[in-house]
Amino acid sequence: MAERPKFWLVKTEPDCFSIDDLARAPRQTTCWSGVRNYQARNYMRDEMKLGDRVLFYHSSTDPPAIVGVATVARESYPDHTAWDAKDDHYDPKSPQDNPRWFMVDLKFEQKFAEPLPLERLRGLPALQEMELLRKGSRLSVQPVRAAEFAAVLKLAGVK
DNA sequence: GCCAACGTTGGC
DNA sequence: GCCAACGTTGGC
Repeated sequence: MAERPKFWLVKTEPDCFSIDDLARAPRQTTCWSGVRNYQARNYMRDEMKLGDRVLFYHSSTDPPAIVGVATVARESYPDHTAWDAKDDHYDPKSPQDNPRWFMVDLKFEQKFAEPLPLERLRGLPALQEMELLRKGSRLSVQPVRAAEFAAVLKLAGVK
């Protein structure tokens, strides 16, 4: 039996969907739609389970930073945005009877008092192997080790 | 805006 | 199945 909960990190561009958007959403929950990368999909489809905790990261902003925590509120189901021809993430190769893309629901847990910029995370011994900090890392849904998750929360001054 | 790193596509 | 070309991501 794999240990639970597992820990994750998701990236989002705050101009598109920020942690404040999540906090304001109905039931403070959103579907994590639009992921179109197979490895990220596999994590969502196969490994993210109810109650897993998720670091919330803002990319393509100044500074890029981990800004809070969410939790998995619903396990994987088909990403319906792949079926909407008007959606930016429409994928004609994802038929309704054999969906290619999946998503989970994420629920707001907390926003850090201060964002933790990438620059502050780099060089921390506990985070030396963290996927987020690897050069060239682009994975938008990635696993986080328990010790890494704990180190990030400690740095943020929260539990 | 640049560009390195990475993923995907498609000709062969 | 190889790999060049292309598109995307995302820090800087």
